[in-house]
Amino acid sequence: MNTLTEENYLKALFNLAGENGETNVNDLSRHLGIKMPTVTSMMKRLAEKKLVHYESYKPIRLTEKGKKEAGLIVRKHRLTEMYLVEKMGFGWEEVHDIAEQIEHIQSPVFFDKMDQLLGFPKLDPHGAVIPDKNGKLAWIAYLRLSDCRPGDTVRLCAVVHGASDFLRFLNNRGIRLGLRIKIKSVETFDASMVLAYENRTETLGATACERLLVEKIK
Amino acid sequence: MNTLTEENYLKALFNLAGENGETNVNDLSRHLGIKMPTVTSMMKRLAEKKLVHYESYKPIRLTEKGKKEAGLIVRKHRLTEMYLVEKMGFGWEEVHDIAEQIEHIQSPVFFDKMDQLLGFPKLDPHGAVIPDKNGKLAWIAYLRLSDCRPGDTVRLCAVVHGASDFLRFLNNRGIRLGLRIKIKSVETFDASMVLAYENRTETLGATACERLLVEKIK
DNA sequence: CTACAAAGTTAGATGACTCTAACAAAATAA
DNA sequence: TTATTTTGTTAGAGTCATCTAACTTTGTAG
Repeated sequence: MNTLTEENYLKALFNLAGENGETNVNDLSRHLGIKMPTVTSMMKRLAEKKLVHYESYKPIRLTEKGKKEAGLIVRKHRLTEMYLVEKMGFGWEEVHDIAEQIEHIQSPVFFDKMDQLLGFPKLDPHGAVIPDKNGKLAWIAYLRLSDCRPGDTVRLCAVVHGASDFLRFLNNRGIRLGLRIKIKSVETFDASMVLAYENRTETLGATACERLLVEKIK
Repeated sequence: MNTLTEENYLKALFNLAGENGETNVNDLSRHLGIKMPTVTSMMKRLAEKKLVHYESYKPIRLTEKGKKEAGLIVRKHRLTEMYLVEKMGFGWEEVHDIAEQIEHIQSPVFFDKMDQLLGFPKLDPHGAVIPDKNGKLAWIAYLRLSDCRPGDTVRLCAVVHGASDFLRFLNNRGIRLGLRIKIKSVETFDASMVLAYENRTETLGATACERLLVEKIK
């Protein structure tokens, strides 16, 4: 079994891995708020345990084993977020920090029960895919709202980096998953977008638009 | 804030404290499965933090501060057990180990929500009192079944040391909280009791009878 | 009252996880 | 291609939580 700390490194590796599945010490260090030398030594430990491929000065990749274990932690995290929202009445902006702790609970029956009570959900409250019981993550290729054009009509499917301040920002503007949004215009100088939805019009900055994942409605 | 380990020591001190509120290094050591020297050094740490009264070779007592913090952990444990049984459908024999982990979650809103969804319960699924939001535990003076006599009729109110094997033993005999039990007879040689309840008759050994807390029905 | 047993403490070591300071390699810019 | 910046590693130290071995204090049984 892995320590709580090792689990956090695994999850970070899982979340930071881009398309090529690679990360580096520096990103890991900043993402975890842990100094680089500490990360280096942990990478050696995880390599010993066959959880990562690691060679000095090279990019880091999870092994299949590591990917599975990380995926299962992410599964527990997202299942928990879903449970907190659906069964306990929390808002989507409140659940991250709680799930961050509950994801480390060692009890298969506990998470199986959540899964069952939720009806085996595929997505968490932020639209992220919940890995399956083997830790496998099904990828869905959404568009970023910032990549759409004036005139497009889209449906909001997910938010990336669901930090609570961003989610409260969305709450304040009545923006939630499933919302149908029409792009009225895009400012050329700062890429902010004027959006129409539910009889209202709002302007969103580029940063916000990059974090909203959508699909086009024909 | 206290570490996870410190929390476990506090809880052990809380649970082991008898009427006089005292414990000793040896009991703590055995209860936690940790060697005595380790316990001694932790007592020094907790004393530094004003959580226990500790002097070499003397019995150990929680301070008021320690008692409060310990009570709040026990509160989280028992609320969780209640939630797992009432809202998630677990059996009373399944919940201890899960609650043992969830009790360390740092999130007041999470436990407040449980409390509210449960309707502010006073007792956990094993009949133990849930400490209030100040960590204060209301004592209820039950009788042990083993202290009753043939002819007495009692109601089962709580079980002590609710280990899962004991609880499964009770499940197998249809024994649960609230059950009305009549004592038919007591064997003199081993103190086992013949009990009648719900149209059945069962013989329970002395160990089991000591762990069943009851109140007399006139 | 002595001797033995039980309980408790001290000393010293280990592993996990973290840090800072100093050095080395790789990437980038001039 | 050399100099500079960024990234990464080594070395050494500290804290937390644990252990074993050796010693001390307290309690108890003859």
